[in-house]
Amino acid sequence: MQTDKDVLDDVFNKFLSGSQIFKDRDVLRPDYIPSSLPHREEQIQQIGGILSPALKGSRGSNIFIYGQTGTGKTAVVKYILDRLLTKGKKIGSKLDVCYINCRLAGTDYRILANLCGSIGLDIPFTGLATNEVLDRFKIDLDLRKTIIITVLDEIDALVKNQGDALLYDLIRVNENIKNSKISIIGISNDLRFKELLDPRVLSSLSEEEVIFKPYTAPELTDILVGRAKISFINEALSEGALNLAAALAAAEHGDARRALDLLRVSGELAEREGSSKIIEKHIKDAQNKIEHDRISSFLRALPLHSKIIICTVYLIEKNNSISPITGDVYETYQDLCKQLNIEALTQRRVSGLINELDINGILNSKVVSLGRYGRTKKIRLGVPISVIREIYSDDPWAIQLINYSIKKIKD
DNA sequence: CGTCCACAGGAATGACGGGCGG
DNA sequence: CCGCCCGTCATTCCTGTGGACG
Repeated sequence: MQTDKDVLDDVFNKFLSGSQIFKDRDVLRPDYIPSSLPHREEQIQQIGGILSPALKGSRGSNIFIYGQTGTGKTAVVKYILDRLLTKGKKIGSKLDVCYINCRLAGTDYRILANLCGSIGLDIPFTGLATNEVLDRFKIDLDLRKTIIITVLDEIDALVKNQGDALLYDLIRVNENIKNSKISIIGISNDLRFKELLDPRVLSSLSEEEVIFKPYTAPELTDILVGRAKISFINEALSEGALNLAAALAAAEHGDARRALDLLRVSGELAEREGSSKIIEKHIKDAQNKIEHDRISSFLRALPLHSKIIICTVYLIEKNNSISPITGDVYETYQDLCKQLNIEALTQRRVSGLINELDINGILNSKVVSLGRYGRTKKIRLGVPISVIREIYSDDPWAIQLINYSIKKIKD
């Protein structure tokens, strides 16, 4: 419904921003929660139904939600919690919600601290025993006489790093307190993670399961059309560009977040060019830019020794055009550390760092057996050499390393 | 067909910066 | 202020192992 006010608003905004592309670019940001979520009606109904007992003061079942990245899990859950809170406030039922991203929180302790925060209990960011935090949480929760719905997003990251002890504790909170209840929603994009769970935790956590299937290309198109309408000035997005964005994201396991990112970034690119229309080329450029930015910020944020290891692999590949094995890398790494006057880490630690970089796709490492010549890892750069060079070209120590010529490694 | 290389990667332990309650 | 416990990063010590060589 386009009222006079909206039209006028558009005019103002266009004037203020001077943009020929955007009306409201925030609509395309990943944390934006739209007022409607197309093609997810089924899941919304299902989850809403499971949670609604909270409105009447009884606990809904725990839910396990599974789906790949960008299938709308987080958006749907946040949307429902939002509505639930509003409704709860309206009819005066006591209820709290708490959303935690386990990967960002990182440890049992920080997740608990977050939980405490959501019921207004301040916890220092370090210093207490984890069990102490849990106890305080239970006591305060009980006093509060409420239903707390806790969302543990990326719960697989928690279990992989910390094990399922915390989940076990949380599930059992209900047994220890009288006046409040907790219900847990676990969100994962890795289905295999269920194998890592204690059977008791698993059965309790997945009292209900909801699956989010990847969006198909037409569904993505639909979503993009809806968002583009709010976000872009009329006609700013060409149909070809829209279809391309949907197609690229569909190829990437139906990732809606990726699709929206493509639109936002391509819009910014078009704007920067002074163009008033987003065409296919902008989408393609956006695709490259997103990938490049991801790698770039990751590489810059790395701890020093990881950076040195990357430079090591870079230098070996560049000078000898071979894939080094752990021994080669470690030898050269020590050499570079000496250059920088830095104490080298042990081989064990370097091996661990290489594995971390492998997981993040910066390096590719593969365990191979060279028979008589041992069992080791072949290591390659996972990103183009030029990217490494470019990204580290404003890091003084890296320049020193990159210009330092290492001694040849025998083939 | 057994040996033995060159590591992989698990487990235990330590150093460190930090906050707690008393 | 002390003694304690935390998470994080690193070291030390260790056992395990695929397959070419002899």
